[in-house]
Amino acid sequence: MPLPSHAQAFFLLLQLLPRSPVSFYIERSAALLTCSETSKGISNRQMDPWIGSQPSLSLDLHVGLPPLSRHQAPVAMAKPKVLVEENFLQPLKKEPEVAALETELQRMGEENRRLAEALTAVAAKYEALRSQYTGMVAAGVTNNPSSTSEGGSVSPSRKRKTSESLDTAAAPGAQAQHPPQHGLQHGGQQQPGLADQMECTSGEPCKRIREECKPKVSKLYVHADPSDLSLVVKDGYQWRKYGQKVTKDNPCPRAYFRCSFAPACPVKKKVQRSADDNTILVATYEGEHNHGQPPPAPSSQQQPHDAKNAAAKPPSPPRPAAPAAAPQSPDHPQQLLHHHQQKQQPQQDAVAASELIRRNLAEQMAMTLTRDPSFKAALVTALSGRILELSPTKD
DNA sequence: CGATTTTGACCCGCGC
DNA sequence: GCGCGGGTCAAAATCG
Repeated sequence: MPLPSHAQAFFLLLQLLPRSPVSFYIERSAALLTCSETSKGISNRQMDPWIGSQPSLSLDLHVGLPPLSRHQAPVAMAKPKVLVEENFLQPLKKEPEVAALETELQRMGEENRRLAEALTAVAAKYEALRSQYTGMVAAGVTNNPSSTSEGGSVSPSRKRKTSESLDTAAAPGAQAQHPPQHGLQHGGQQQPGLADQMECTSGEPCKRIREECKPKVSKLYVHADPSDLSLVVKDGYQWRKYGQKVTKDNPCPRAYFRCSFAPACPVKKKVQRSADDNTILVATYEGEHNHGQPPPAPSSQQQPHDAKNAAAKPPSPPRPAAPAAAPQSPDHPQQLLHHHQQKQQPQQDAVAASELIRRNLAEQMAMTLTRDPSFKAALVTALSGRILELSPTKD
């Protein structure tokens, strides 16, 4: 299941939030969301294997609802997540409210199940499309082995107006040094040769194809110290800055990076502070790496100029062997592992990498969720409503 | 001294 | 055709 479900995101958030009243509320509502599943005999693993596999995520209902008494509460109850729990328990003695809650739980459970089913359907379609695409790509590469490196049809659309422009035609090999402008296409699947096939001869269709074949773009939101002016987003890859620009809609400059680990790697990254909240760095990745992740460097090798900032920033765990182009995109978690890496890595490495990926994905999702005003609003609305509903002072 | 960053100039797509 | 704005280049500066 490549796409994380809502519930999954929810639990990821739970895992990352500090133990606070807010996290308790979230945890409680999360339990409410899932308890109906368990009570109906639908195991958590059936619903979402990944959730069930998270050791710190006990999905058992232990929030004081009638069917489960408190002394039956599992080990997870031992966690210091008390706070307002006592207050929550008291009103449950009232039968009508219990009934109403149960009804609502059932409704939520059904909704949850519907969403899970929809998700399954989407995933199935995705897999079908993906295999179809893979087949097309394989066929295409076979039919047209000459690729960008040939310098044939993909000419960088623009070149500096110097004598270089004359030399370019004479030195096609030099093309390989320049990441093709349109070299990564079709949903971001890294297929350098594909762009050539996509290149067309007639204007209209070509334009449309180019639009459809834009490199996969994913965004990554990273919290950054506002006093730290560097536009550095640590993602485990080596980046070389090649430009900076002040854009119209944002006073903060935008920095342009290229992957410097592999010369021909077409991945580009734009980093800019959010116009709304300058403590947030927005990193936009375009394309996918055509290589594995650089080996974790003990010092400042990954981000050479991070050394300056290293002291000011908390150490972050090394990113997994995932293409930065898509790694933190919750929409494509299944692509966290690079294709050829998946084939070449031993299974153990894959498991370890998967673990890291999940952790980082969780970080990103939590970040995204906590930064999402609509999510906050929805959460606050739902929880405050329930708190008021259950509050013993009310009546 | 090589690698990387900075920064002004240039290119190109797009809207008018 | 023109101007605007985003993206890129490449020489100079900087860093380790």
